[in-house]
Amino acid sequence: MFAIVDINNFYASCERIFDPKLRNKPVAVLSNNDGCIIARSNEAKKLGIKMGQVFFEKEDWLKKQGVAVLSSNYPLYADMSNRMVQVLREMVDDIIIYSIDEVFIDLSSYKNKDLRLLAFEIKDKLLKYLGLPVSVGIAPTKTLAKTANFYAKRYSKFKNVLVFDEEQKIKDALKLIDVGEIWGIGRRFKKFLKANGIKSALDLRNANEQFIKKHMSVVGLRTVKELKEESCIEVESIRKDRKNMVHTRTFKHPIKTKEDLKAIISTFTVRLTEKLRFQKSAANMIGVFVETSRFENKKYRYYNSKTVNLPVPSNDTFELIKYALKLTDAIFVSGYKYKRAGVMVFGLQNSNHLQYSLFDTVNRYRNNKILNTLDFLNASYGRDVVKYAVQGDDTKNSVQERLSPQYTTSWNQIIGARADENFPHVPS
DNA sequence: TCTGGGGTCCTAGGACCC
DNA sequence: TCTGGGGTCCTAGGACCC
Repeated sequence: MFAIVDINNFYASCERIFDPKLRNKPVAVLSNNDGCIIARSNEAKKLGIKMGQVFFEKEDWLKKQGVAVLSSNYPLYADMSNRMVQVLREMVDDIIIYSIDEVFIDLSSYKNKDLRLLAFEIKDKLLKYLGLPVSVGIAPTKTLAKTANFYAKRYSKFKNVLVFDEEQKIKDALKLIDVGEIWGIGRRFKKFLKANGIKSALDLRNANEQFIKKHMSVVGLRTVKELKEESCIEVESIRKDRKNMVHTRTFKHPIKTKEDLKAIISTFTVRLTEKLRFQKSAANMIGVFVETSRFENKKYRYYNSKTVNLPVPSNDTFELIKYALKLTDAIFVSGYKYKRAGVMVFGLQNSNHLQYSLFDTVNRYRNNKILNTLDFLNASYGRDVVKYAVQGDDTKNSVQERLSPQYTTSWNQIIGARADENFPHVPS
């Protein structure tokens, strides 16, 4: 059996813990630049506020309805997520961190225990220790556990806990749920399945496996098998090292000149290489993309991206900025209003075991010492206390007007903790 | 005025190897 | 006259997740 523990309305719930005024009130949390609504409390959902709703279109209405609207406070959410994992680790063994607000638990070693009781213990403890409201679904496969969770969260009679322990129970539940609600069935497949008469999750469970494999590959087939209580989907913890990384932002104000764009791309590269070094990874390949607004008239729209292989896997900010700026030169076309850009790295590998080149022209030993020192300074005294001249003044490009305080963390604490673990060789 | 950011896996086809 | 049988790697595109 597997359990999935999922925090209800995660971002909105985090905001509530530290600001009692928000309790029992509708709360909405915004995306970067205060663009869209990406999280809602139950009260906000009841008002009909939709996921992804554009904020400026509804601002006045939200005010009238008394909705508390907040910018997203990722350091707070990440910290609360860590605390949840800590509490769970003290209670159970086999956990897989699936996302910032969801954890799977492999319950194979709990064969003779009362799983319902365990689920209630988990739920009560997370509420008592952290103030986080969660729902728990338990079933023979991860897909079914997600489905149990779906019911647990929506119908108050379950008190946020549901265990699928009998076949008939599972079939009844699958019959009543739309196929598009099943984990692994997105917009496209939902449409495809419905066009082929597969409407409920039970229809999908009973579908012809050859047909599913042909049109939805082994990925779709696995979902069908999981609905039939055959566990076959493996999930990797998000704490595992990433294979690719991206840093991208939408700009509050469009960018028109190459100089401004280069300043931004430099900053993105700085952030990305910090993340690389933190993960102890080096990249094989780097890429840059630029984009005008997707809502712009077609005539004025432009997208381009370019990637380049690195001679030696690297996480060296000095080196990667040079490549990123060359790529920017290659794809920048003047006359467009750029709204979004990003830097990507691919083929990450452990930076402790790298294959260097005989013909390398970069003094990596020396650069590493500089980078360690920079990381240490920025970790100790705040982000970008020491920065690269090409970054210029890049502070005017994002907006977070409704940010809550860093209740549980400060920048120094978050990154300072990392500094101790990861950069121990910097002279004091 | 104004529209998020970060990931993964799978497949098919082409190029190449012995 | 006639033309095998196995692989790998890479890339682009499409699907999905939170």
